[in-house]
Amino acid sequence: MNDIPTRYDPRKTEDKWYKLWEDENLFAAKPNSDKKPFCVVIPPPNVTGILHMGHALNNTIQDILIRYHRMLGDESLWMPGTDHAGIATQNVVEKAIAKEGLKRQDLGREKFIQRVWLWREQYGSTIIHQLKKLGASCDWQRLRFTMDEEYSKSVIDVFVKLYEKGLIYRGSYIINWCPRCQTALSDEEAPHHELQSNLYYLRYPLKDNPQEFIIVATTRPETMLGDTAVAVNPKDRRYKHLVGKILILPLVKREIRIIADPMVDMEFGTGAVKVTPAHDPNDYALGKKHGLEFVNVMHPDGKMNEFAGDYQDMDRFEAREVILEDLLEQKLLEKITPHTLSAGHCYRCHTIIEPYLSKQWFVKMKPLAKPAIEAVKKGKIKFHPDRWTKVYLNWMKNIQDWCISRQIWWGHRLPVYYCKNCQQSAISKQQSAKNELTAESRKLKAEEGVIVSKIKPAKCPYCGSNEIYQDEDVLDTWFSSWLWPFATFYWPFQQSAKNELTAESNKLKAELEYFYPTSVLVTAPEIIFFWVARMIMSGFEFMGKLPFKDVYIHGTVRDIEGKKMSKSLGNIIDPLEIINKYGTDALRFSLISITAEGQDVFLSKERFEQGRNFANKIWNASRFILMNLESPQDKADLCVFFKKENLSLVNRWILSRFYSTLKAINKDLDNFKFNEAANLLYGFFWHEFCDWYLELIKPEIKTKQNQLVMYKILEKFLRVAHPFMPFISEEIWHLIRNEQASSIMLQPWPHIQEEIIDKKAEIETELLFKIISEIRNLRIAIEVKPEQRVNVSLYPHTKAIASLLEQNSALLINLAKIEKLELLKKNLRPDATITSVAEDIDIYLHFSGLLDIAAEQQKIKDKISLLEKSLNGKNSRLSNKEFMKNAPEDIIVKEKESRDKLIAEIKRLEKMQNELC
RNA sequence: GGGCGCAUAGCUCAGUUGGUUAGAGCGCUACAUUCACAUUGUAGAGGCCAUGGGUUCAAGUCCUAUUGCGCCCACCA
Repeated sequence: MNDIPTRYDPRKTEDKWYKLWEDENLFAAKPNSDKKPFCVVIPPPNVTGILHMGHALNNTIQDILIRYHRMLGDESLWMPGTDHAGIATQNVVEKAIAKEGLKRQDLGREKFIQRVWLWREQYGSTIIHQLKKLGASCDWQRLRFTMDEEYSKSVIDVFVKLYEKGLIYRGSYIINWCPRCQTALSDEEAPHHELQSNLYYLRYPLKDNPQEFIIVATTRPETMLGDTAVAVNPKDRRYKHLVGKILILPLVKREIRIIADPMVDMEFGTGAVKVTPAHDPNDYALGKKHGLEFVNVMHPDGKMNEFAGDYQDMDRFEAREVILEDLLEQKLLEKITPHTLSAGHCYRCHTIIEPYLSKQWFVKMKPLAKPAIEAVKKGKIKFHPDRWTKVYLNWMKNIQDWCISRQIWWGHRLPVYYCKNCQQSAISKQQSAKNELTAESRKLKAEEGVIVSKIKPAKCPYCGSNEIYQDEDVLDTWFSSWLWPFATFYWPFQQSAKNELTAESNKLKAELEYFYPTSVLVTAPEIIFFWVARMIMSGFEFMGKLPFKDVYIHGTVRDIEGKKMSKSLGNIIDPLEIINKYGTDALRFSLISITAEGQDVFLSKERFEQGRNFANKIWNASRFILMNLESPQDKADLCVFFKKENLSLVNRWILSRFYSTLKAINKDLDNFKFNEAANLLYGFFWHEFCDWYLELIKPEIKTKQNQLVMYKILEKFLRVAHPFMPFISEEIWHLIRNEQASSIMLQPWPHIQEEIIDKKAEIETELLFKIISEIRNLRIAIEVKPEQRVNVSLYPHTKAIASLLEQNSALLINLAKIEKLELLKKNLRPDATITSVAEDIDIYLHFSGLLDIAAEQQKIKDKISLLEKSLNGKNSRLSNKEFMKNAPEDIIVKEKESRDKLIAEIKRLEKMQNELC
């Protein structure tokens, strides 16, 4: 045993065991008719990702669930993978080639994409290795990537299906445009943040009378170059006489009209609003309604374009400054007032979004949302904690169409083709229709030679031309992620020419049918709209079924000041650094033990010491047991060797405590209360098993019974600890098994042995603990040295307790360091003793020398007054007629019992006090 | 503008359907190092459960208002 060091070193165990698990393929799952499936849906991390604490928390929770269910005997599948993360990955690779002085345009689309794949080959598995470091027991042979050939087929198939169903359309709308990434973004990808800005009041002169102005307020003066009207509320008396008049737009000198629309808020600004239909969603609506001109004054990169006149090629914010200066010079700037506004920001690069008029592809969401709302309303899908249900439903009810086209290169290219010939004839027909939308031109406009097809068609189906080219855009990354629960099973399956599934496809389909719907999705709140809601919608649309039954939303990992961890703030705690310093088990345990359901997690590096210390405690307790273990005990069965009634009190106690704890842990794990389960495990092992049990049995550790029980508890504890701390549990598991044992992860989860739960033994043992603690207190009071033994007399007030003490005197002698223990037959205080009380037992500690009587009396007095306070409460309750009438019977009984106990204890203390005099 | 969360020990937080004297970890104090473990043990100090009002026999827990902090959503020029 000397070869086991006193310090647990995770570095010597963790990689070793992970490799073994992987080599032996222990994480694999396949359909098994004897078992019930359990499947978690992992949020596939970005291929550009590096492990942060959010991942660590998220994946630890999932791994606990998976390992727990695997041990419960469920066929447990964790399908791992990565997400191609269109914009993020493209940005990373663009940065990389920028170091070579290259832009993606220099390389061209094909070569650039080759570079991305190359990059992915080199760096894309970083996050996978890191997940392995974390102990994630994913079925790695199933590793998927959203750009895999098979997966891409699903994505394209879905696009075509939705288009054919009329749920995908193309149109010109104001969308969120990131001038830096130069692509459209969905609403979810453009979160709003508050900005300290100004409200600028501009004077627009009337054409008829240039001395007269209408004053408009705007936060974005640079867009005035694209103004095509000024709007006022029709009820606004201030402006009634001006409606219909012509204004001269300053700087550009364009003639624009004053229009009236109820949308205008009379209270805001001056009550007159400049209308820029091509640069603002509200103005766009006004423009449509009033048939205004749409003047786009910006290039896609945020610089002003040819319609901006003198300001062409200036950046939008630079143009703002210059325009303001020019207006000021022309005395057309009335005033500037401070104003907070909230503006959309690109979720990838944080650039301020430009509302931009452009032609994009959209998914109609309302029809998709319907079943997804129903399922959650009916409780078929449950959110944990429940409050997210409301957030989800609220968003779903107000869902907007989803802009899915992105003007980047890395991603699934739209399965959309255009026929040049048809497009041209559409244009000419439109022109001939002179902007009047006839029925025919409207139809042509819809078609415009658009062909949506899984593969590139050889000829145009409308006109037979072969001049066909593919849309340049790619799909939103989330348009592939939302298919994850079933696209990872290679849905839709390959069919033969006769529309029959091939043998291979049948096998795959059987897998999907076995594992789908999956069990749990574990994710962070910010992903609800991006991914969770959309997966629910796609599940119903394409599988006809919900994708998962439970959604567990964990909190956000923050630093100790409550700030989100981010690179820019420099407050990141790197999980890998923690793993190197303290070990994976320590990281996992610490994280879990502070993650209350759905609450944010506040972290500091020191938190991980708790996990490390716990691992070390487990290590040393196991060492101790191994040192004292006579022979392997694993074959022995408790029930065969000992009947319950033949077990000693402490053994009955610890077994009972183990199963009581296990019962609570099971309940917590089933209810997503991981922190409570972890803390129960911690408290049981450290304080009950180590602090009390092992100390209690030390003197008689070699008895057959003690050998067996301590072994059994350790062995079962390790199994329960395994989902939380997979590595150390595996390591010790192999140390305590002499044979070539199989992995602990394949062991069954201990089942509750109800008959072993023994509340009476728990109460009795805890009474003994109380006596020991009281004696220890007395020893400290008279400053007895720790190693010195003392004489103690006990007076039990009942026969039952007398026999309990008699039978367990050895324990008291041992842990309270007693020389001579005497059980008094009479209720008389022996001479030269100080006293204490533990429920029905009077405790006397003999001493030689002088006693500080005053101090003793004070101590007793304090105790009495504490007890009296609580007694008063009880008396007033019990004398309250309303309480007696309304409180349930068991509460009243309990109250009475504890009142009687208090009275007895106080009496005894008072007697002692008198005897002291 | 709408919605959500949080406020309990010096710090970070637990606290199930209301029911004995409100818990843990860290930190702090005292003592202990031939002892499986000082990454330890024993003992201890430390709480008007944010504030006001209400419901109830009984409130940290339920309702309501207020204050402070944090977050989410929204077409507030």
